[in-house]
Amino acid sequence: MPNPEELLFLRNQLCFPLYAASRMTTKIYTPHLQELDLTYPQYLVMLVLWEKDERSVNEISKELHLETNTLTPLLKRLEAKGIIHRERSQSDERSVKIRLAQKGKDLHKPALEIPGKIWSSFQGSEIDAQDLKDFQQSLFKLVDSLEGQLNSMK
Amino acid sequence: MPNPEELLFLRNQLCFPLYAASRMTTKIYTPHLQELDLTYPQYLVMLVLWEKDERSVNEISKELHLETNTLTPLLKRLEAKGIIHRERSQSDERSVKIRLAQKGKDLHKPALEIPGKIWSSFQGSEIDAQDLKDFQQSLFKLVDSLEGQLNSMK
DNA sequence: TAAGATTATATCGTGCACGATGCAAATGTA
DNA sequence: TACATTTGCATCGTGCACGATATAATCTTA
Repeated sequence: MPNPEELLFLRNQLCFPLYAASRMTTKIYTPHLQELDLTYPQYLVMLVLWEKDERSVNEISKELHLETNTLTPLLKRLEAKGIIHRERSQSDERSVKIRLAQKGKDLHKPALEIPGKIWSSFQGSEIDAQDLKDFQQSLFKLVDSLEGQLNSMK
Repeated sequence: MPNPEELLFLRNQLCFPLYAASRMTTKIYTPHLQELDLTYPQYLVMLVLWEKDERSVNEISKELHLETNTLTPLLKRLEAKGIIHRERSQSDERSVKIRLAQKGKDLHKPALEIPGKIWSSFQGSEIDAQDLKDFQQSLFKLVDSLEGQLNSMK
């Protein structure tokens, strides 16, 4: 534990490098995503749909931990680009089903190239494959823990 | 390495849990920061100023990896709340010096309580102190690596 | 089955975050 | 000293992200 007077120093925070790394990662993805005409959050939605098509807004919200008031306009922009379809469910009129349009399905193939491109940009840095794998495990554990904390807050 | 068809699955991404954890962490901080009338990015700026007062916009930008076009309106809001002062440097008229106002200095004491509050919310989760310490080290290493990649991009 | 609670989505307002651009002060160079 | 370049900050437009709130559909239950 740091000294009391160093408690609030930037280098002793966990939240700050998390925040910075997240923004910096988005920046690294951006040029690759621009070739697909996707923003980073839009890309995450596409990952969810490529994995399993035909989802409700609610399902996507739970999977990505994004509120529906964030997703609704984002999904409308994807619809405007002709990448997805949005239609009210017949069985439950409250629910809106999201479906990949052909253009959205076509984006899957070029998207498969992205992980490799990101990966290669780590070559030459001090971080190796095993580091990243362990780190990813820790991150998913952290997300689970944070989800528990957030659920117990409301 | 995952199968080619699983390459884009959410659980095989590094960027997604980073992104999710960052947003969730902000959410966990928010109620504590509301007591100080600060947003999360405003809190980061305050951390920087509490550590060392009297900084130019440029210095804060470098420290937090935030662009000046993000900081300028944020700093104006902090100024409007009477938490900081903004004034052009006499020696270099292009530079704007940021200085803590008394109200900003007064916020340091209650802010010292925040790390403990965040810490205690991790009690009961599967993550222990050493895990978090190691994880923090990895995060700072990642930030360094990402900074290198971003610098070599422009 | 009608009233009340819950659920799924949407709207609105605020605050980032960033690229593109502008501008004035400072610096470099012939 | 003239002039181009760089630097530090600011403005503008777009797209999240979220809390508060609204609305309509569905479910519960007296």
